[in-house]
Amino acid sequence: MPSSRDQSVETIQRELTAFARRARATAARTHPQLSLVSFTLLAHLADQRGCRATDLAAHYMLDKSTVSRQVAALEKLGFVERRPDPDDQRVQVLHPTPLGYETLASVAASRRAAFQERLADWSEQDLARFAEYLVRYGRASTRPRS
Amino acid sequence: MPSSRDQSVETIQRELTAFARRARATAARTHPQLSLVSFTLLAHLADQRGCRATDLAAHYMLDKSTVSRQVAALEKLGFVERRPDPDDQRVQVLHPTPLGYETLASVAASRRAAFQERLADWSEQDLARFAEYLVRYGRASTRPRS
DNA sequence: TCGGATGGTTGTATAGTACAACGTGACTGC
DNA sequence: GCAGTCACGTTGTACTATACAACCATCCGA
Repeated sequence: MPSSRDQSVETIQRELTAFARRARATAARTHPQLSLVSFTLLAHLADQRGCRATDLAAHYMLDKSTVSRQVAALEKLGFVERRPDPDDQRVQVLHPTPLGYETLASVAASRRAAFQERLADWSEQDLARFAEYLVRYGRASTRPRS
Repeated sequence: MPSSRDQSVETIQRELTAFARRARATAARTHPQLSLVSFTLLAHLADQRGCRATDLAAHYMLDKSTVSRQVAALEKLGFVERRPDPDDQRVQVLHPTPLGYETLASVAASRRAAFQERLADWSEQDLARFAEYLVRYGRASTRPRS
């Protein structure tokens, strides 16, 4: 017999996967310039004030070749630039360009607006709790398993 | 100045998109036989005790061509069968085969186990609330916008 | 009965991804 | 200081999921 705990887990699983299914499509549709992946990588660069391709790959569990191509695309669009690392000639430190920061801000704003609309009728407390649960879940699923 | 409300929305957005990024990859890795999309479609068929391709497309916001191909793949693997609709010759009602039900159950179980592991140290109440929030969010993002 | 709507398939193009092979540079033990 | 190994990144190749458009077959309402 499924416990209520099992049922909650089942629901969480179903809803999160459903979200995953939709996310890419809607992102692609609303922001043809900056796909979900590109957006995320660029946002990470902005957040970290620059980092290496390898760091991106590790953080997002992507193959380095994938990151290499995504970064190349972002560079072609003028959203990131590569700076040599003085300490290690192999390394290119990636930074958003001013245009990159601009575009990021604009996409983030409109994306935020879409979320705001969906979350418009939530109480502040519910929002805070939902956010907290998601962070907690995210930590659990990125943390290296023992 | 960002309100605490804004910050919660920001966090929810970030975490949900991060989840979306990982979901497909891990699904593909752990269950090469049944991708995230195939799994979801098959699960829907099981849930509904059969439905039409068009219904799947509408429900998951996928193009009918995408569904057509996914279903063809599932059929090739022996997981679904098509039954003619006596009332409408255009329609093929899709049903999981016994093998489909079996595979679905096994993949669902192992997927559930992975979630269980991540959610192991959550209280029952937190799980219930998290599930409720996700359902609420899901309704908001699939509901046709006014 | 004809014209539009509906269900489905197929052709074509694209994005995102992985894996493998490679080149170059850095580090380590001897 | 040199050989072997490791780390960083690129490129070749292949595959999956996806959309859009063109199409065929069927259904239905005026």
